[in-house]
Amino acid sequence: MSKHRAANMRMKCREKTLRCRHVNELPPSIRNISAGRACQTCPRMHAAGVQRPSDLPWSRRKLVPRQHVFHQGDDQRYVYIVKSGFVRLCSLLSNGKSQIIGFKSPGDFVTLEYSSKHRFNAQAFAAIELRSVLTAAFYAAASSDPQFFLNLYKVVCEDLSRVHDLIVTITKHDAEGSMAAFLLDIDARASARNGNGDFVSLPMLRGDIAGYLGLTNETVSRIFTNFKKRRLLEVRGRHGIRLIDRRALRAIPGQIASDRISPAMESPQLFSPAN
Amino acid sequence: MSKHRAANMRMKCREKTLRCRHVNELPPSIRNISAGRACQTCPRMHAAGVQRPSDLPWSRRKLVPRQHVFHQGDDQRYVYIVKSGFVRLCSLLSNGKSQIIGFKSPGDFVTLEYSSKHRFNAQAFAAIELRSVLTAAFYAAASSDPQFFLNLYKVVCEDLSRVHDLIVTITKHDAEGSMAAFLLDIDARASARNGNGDFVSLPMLRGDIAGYLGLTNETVSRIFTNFKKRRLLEVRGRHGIRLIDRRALRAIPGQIASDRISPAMESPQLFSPAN
DNA sequence: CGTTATCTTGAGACCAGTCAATGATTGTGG
DNA sequence: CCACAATCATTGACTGGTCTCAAGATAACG
Repeated sequence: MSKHRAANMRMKCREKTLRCRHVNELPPSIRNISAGRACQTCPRMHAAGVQRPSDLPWSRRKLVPRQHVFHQGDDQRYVYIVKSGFVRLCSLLSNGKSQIIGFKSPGDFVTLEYSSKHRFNAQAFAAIELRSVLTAAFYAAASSDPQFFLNLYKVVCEDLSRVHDLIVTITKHDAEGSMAAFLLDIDARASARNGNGDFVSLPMLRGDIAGYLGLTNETVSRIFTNFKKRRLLEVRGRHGIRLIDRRALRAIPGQIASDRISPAMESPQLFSPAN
Repeated sequence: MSKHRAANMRMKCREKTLRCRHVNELPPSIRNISAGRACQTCPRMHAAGVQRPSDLPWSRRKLVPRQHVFHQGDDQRYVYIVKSGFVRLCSLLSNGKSQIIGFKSPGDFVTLEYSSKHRFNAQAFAAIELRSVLTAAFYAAASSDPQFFLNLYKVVCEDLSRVHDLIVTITKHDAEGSMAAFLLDIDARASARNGNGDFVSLPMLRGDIAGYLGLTNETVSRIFTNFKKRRLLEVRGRHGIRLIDRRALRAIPGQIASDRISPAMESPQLFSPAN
């Protein structure tokens, strides 16, 4: 029990830091943090109009490192697309823990949940650029264009598949297996963009990987060290990795039945807002 | 390593049994099981026509206990709605393990994944009744009715939220906490249908609960025993439970931040095919 | 009513979490 | 530009919860 309290305190402090670096005091509860006061670094945007998807009035928005796109509990007013940089989705629990739900890379929608309020935080890893449009306008436009809406539907379905895969990764592998699967996924996605064999950017922190896979910082770190020693991968700085022996990495976890299509490989460019 | 092989064999045998009780030989690999030969107990259905959602030509279908609605790897030709009974969604891995992805109860769509092939098995717990319609017809009709399509979209988004919650349940709680959360969820869903305070049907096996929560049979069983001893719940037969002390159960896991809306409570009756 | 499958219970091993200390990197202000 | 502080990463020792293996009890089924 005491260990739990200690862990809670540590997580609270961590979340406070990650949340918004201009908020200095520790609020009374996580819930108040997440639903309550405005974040100084997060000015609101304004956009309007109902049009066909291709003509939607996308606004630009730049975020500084660690700035939030939105907070858990906020009204869901905008739909966002990542133009550059990476975003982390994170669900806060009332006991102070937090679960990383996913990472979004350029071209991805940050949120396609259909509910009145956001169910998780979205936060920039580094300086990023977004396009945004009013949710109402977005869905109105989608409704008027069945083909676009169908594509949207597909994207959500693929998100769903990916989360299913994540559950399998977490529950059916040991920590090493989860890490191997995660790194191969990251590598595959990056290779699809930049070609093969090069260093891959790992924009998130060790703790983010841990939160995503249901592990701890320490375990993630240990496994990185282990993989380095076994010459399975190379690490450059804090955010660069290069897989050396993909075959060996693939052999670590019991793989998913090969007739399952990996959703990571077929993320369709649904829609690219002007510039 | 040897323990892994042993586990694989056990799981293979189990999956074989659960899969189709008329298939007697153990096929060379899981993949061949799942994508390959036809299942004797699963005759194909036929339906056709493209119409508005309300007029879709839903076919009826009855399944015997343990019959599969479809198999992982099959072409995705039909959309199903459960009319009575319960269905279990299960993803097979090539290492012989299997992950329970979810349970579907009356009124739910069995599959709304949008891909050419099914990514998991769907299997009846007991005798069940379904309605089905050709996938192509279903989505054609949905495209012609924006409001219906939007509702469909919402349902998928809620599925997504529920899976997110499942991940949180699995990774952020210990076994006891996961079980408590699971039982409370089942109880809440059943209470919404039948009213409160009564015995709730738990149609799945212990092993299904274990597979869903990333635990083992033994752990689930131990926790049931533990909860009984602490007078938190009552068990009748194999498939009946009644929660006695919900407050105590809720206190076991660190709860999800209360500004998160529980998706289990707001499953909308999207569409009810004519009897 | 015998057979099979499922559930329960116990003992032991091991993986990953926890706590704690140090090293590396990043960021800030003088 | 450098010194300092804060954050992040790494490593080690220890603990504990969950899996594994194995055996017996109970329930389902033909």
